[in-house]
Amino acid sequence: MTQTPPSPGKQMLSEQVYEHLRNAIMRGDYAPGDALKPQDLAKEQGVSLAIVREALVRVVGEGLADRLPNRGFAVPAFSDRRWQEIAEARRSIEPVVLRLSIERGDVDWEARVRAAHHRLARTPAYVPEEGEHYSSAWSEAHRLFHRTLLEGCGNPVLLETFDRLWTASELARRWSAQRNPGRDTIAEHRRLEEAALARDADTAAEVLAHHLTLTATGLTGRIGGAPAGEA
Amino acid sequence: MTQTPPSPGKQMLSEQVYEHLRNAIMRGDYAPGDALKPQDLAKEQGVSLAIVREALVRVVGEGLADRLPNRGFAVPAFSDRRWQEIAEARRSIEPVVLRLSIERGDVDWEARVRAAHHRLARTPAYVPEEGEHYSSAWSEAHRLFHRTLLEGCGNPVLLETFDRLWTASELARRWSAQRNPGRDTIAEHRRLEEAALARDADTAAEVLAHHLTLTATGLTGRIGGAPAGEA
DNA sequence: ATCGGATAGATAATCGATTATTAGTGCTAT
DNA sequence: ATAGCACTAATAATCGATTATCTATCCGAT
Repeated sequence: MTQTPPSPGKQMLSEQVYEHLRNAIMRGDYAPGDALKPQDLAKEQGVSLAIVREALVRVVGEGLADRLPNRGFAVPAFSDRRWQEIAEARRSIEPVVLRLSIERGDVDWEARVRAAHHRLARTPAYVPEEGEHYSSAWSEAHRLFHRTLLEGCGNPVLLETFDRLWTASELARRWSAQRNPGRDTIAEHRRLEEAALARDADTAAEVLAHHLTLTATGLTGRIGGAPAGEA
Repeated sequence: MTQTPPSPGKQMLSEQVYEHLRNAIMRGDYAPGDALKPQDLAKEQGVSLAIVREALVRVVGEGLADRLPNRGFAVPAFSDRRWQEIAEARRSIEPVVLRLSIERGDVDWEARVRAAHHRLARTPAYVPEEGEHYSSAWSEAHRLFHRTLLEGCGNPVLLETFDRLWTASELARRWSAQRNPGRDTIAEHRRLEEAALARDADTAAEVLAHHLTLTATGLTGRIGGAPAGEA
């Protein structure tokens, strides 16, 4: 019985192109404000316009690109204001979900949290090859740790909300990326894990809110091309 | 000097088709599970497949349709469980946003809340023409009231989150909603308005949470009563 | 009679080409 | 010189047709 071989080679084209585009934007291959020209992309990927267009529309739906009617698609230029808004949204929402998660998570969830934290702690945040940005392995481990923490809530709608915010957050960070030198991210994550597994919802929610506040305030200055004349 | 005539006739085709499709699904023109066949839609709308496809992809992104690879698109069949999940997500998120809104809303916001409530209170919830469903005018007024309440927060990211949840919620309700006869929605909305304008965040948040709980469970009274059938 | 494979029809996915808009460029008239 | 208008090159939006995949039906072997 040969079922679902993990070969990625046999998938819808539009899906592949979509994923490629998504990764490219998240990876920072295009600068904020850059035009995403369907024709160029089609040629690069060796597919037709319709496919690229479909992928672009999906990407726009995820907030990873802007659409300017009759003027094509472009990588969004996040202003500092926008970054703060995303961060505030996360600060508002994630602690609430974490409380639910702590209240409901079962033993399997506990195990997954431990595993995710272990992986995160063991993954180097920076590697020489990837310049000054977080390594992609660490980014993924980081995402999975935070997501796993929330997964105990058992509510896919809330988790999808988290996913959207995370994506927006990561893209904004990619382009602002000055590191926050004095910060001890490792300790923050450890405290988060401990509080969650101790079922101490108050502490966990507070630590998470604090964690997100640090993340937000550490990133200042303009990101994209937009005028950021904000307070 | 003819400037921006409100003629909707001069827009991108894909946008028109997208809106039409969105409205049709929300209005309940298609039953849950119904296939959304690109060819049929294209013929109906008098446009090409690419356009319909683009619109469908957007609709899928909004959660208003499912995509089954190589098997086309379909109206999602919301289970009762799914409905509960959406309701819980709203219960978790909206009160937090409401608190922010009450904390920050200015006089203009207060005025808009009053206006929205007035319009809602004066719009009949049912009209004979639209069967047993809420009238479309009331639905829109209802949405605007709830949204306006939250708009004081001034955070577009949070508001967009609300929009997504509201859309999902409305669609799910369209198909799962047993009406709730004994319920006094009007009073609930009035209490919500009053608490918000009195800047009583605790009460407002509680009333909103209760409001959403009633919507979800179909319970007709009883604030502290048993939470939904979930364990 | 039933299970399985072959076949035909329907529909999804993709492509290549056409039309419509936009952004430049240069020319002309003040 | 410069504002404004044609003209052109680039590219976005749309279309009509082609290819790939699924679904259902029919037929033959057990």
